[in-house]
Amino acid sequence: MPLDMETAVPPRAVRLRADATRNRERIIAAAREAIVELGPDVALDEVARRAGVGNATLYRHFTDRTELIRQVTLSVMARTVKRAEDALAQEPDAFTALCRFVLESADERIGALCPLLSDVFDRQDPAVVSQVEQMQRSISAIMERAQSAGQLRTDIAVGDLMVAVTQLTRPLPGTCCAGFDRFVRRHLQLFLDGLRAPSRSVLTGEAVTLEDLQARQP
Amino acid sequence: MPLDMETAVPPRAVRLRADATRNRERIIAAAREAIVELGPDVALDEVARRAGVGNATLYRHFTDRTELIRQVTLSVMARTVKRAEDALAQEPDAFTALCRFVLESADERIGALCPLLSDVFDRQDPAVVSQVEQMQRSISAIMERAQSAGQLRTDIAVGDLMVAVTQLTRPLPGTCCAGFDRFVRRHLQLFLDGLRAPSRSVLTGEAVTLEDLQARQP
DNA sequence: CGGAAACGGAGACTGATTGTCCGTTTCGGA
DNA sequence: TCCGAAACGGACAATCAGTCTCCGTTTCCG
Repeated sequence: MPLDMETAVPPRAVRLRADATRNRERIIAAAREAIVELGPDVALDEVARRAGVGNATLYRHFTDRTELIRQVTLSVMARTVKRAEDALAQEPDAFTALCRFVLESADERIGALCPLLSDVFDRQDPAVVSQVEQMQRSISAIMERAQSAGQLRTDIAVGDLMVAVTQLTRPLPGTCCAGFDRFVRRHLQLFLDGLRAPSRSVLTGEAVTLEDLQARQP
Repeated sequence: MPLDMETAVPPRAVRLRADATRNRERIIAAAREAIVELGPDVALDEVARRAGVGNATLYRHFTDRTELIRQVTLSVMARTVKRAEDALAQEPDAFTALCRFVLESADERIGALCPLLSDVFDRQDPAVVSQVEQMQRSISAIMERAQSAGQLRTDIAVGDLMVAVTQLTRPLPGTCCAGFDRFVRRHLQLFLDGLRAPSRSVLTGEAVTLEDLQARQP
């Protein structure tokens, strides 16, 4: 009887070679940066170039652009959840935890999550759905702790935070980004100040959750 | 002696026909919307389509994309200056004037100003330079009044305000904007709350002026 | 009412992007 | 160390979107 049959490798039939997995990661990382910088319509050749691989390698790993974006988004969401959990666990002060999470998310180019809200994106995909739920949970945890502590205004929800952070950290189109990060920090800081309790104004409309964001196509 | 010589029509040799001026305005308006929505690289055919004119008409009025963008930018800046002056003159409360200016600017798609910061843009153009200066002046006036009144934090400048407003009001890529405006209002409101004095945190870096924004190409 | 000005659709041209082919290199097990 | 399979990358053909022009038709205005 041949060995290695039924050895618990459900998703992928065979193990990837070491360089293959390495390249795969590189491509995803390069794609994340490139998408944030040039938008979701980047030339795939450009992504390959940044990843330091030939374009054929990219197409070997991802059948098309949609699949690549899917993987990038999953990866970004996973990292985001990780950061949220770390911030919550490691920061004793509730509002400090929120600030840390926001600033770290900005550094890690969370703007790449934009395609998540795009119509091209498959909202049914179970992997995506579960990841979104997890993200909602972990960020809520941070916000709720800060709200309970009376440090964060209570008329906002996860969607408000994430969309604003995404928007503020998006690169301006057509500009080289030298020095731009300096400004972004300031703007995030100002926005965070606006989030503090007691609130200084009355917001219009309802608090926005991640579900709200995804559900609003006609 | 033939009439109509020396009759103070310095820029344009002959009067435009009524439908021509109308179309010209339509194109600029359509371009403003399209640039905000799709970025400064929109297909010009798309702009023509939105304006409800043939593409040939667009090319007849604007020799190339650069010229079109230039005109759009000048137009947006002029409207912005107007709004700033109105808000300052008509609103007795200093912070209310600022809020009004910000919210109105958002409605009027000030995000179209992005190309102003782009590398493609001619920074030497006298019309542009003077318009930028005027904008700087009129917005400063609003901010300084609010700062003198102790309502606005003093560690920010015009660039901070404008970039943040631009970012927060940009449409998410690839989404139909139904209901998005609702969120934008909330985010602007939160940001404005963060601008109020007394400041709730210490900002990193220096206050950003419009000049800073334009000067940062390597 | 007539001439000039302006219009718009169709289409040629161009440059960029995609996705495949195939000879070469690299991995990893024996 | 060596060999077969797996993975790689450059180059190329096909496709596509965007730009800009041509020309017959319509619209303005004196």
